Amino acid sequence: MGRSSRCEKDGLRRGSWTDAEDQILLDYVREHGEGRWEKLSRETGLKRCGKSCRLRWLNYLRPDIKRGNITQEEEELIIRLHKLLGNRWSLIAGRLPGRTDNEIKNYWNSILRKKAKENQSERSRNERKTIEDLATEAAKNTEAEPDCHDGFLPNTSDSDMPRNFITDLNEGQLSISEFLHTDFTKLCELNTKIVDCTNNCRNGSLMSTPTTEAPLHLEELLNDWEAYDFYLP
DNA sequence: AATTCGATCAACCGCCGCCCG
DNA sequence: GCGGGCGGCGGTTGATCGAAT
Repeated sequence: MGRSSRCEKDGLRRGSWTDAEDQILLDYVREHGEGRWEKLSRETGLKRCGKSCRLRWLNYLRPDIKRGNITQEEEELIIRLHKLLGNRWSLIAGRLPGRTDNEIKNYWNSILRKKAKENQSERSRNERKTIEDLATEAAKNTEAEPDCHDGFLPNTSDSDMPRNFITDLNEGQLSISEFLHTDFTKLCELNTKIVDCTNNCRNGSLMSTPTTEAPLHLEELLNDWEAYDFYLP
């Protein structure tokens, strides 16, 4: 790694951690707890910058950490959460006990991104086929008017393809920040109101006047993720 | 057996926000 | 209100390892 850094300038070590360094870090955290990484670095004599200590602890030494063997269930959850949250790895990791943001980020970049791409092209093929089928159908039925309110997309019915998103603009609904901090492992305990803003949120902006409101079970939501499009600011 | 190549993952970087003096 | 220090985050790099040639 050819880049120079503040740590390097201060004469601190970089690169792989040794067993002895790990032990020093472990001992200190056991005694003093997590946090205050710069102080840890100074007091233990570890020639590592605070950030490096924090990273080593969080991604490797933490006792509750799971390493490797990401299960099918975890993988599906990562995909769904990524669809909702984007590259907010720490939030995604927060939903997967024992997994770190770094591990999930690496897993996504090396494995899931490819899968997602493949799925995307598969979906594109299917969508293209559907459009062609619809066009053929429309050509057959010259009486039928195309149902395009704004000339942008066909207006599908709510039951066919609800376009929902979560808003915190209305009292009593789950806020985005609350939702992001929800414990997804306990979904069955939660109910929230999903605001249906059919056809009004294509540009990704929040709506203050939802067209309808319907309580929706979060578990149902995540299990049937493909049915929903979420737009977050 | 030697070399190349791609996948994986630990570690680093810069940026940003928060806190405190 | 301001500035510095610190911690957290996402993006990126580079070492390593195994499979393919």
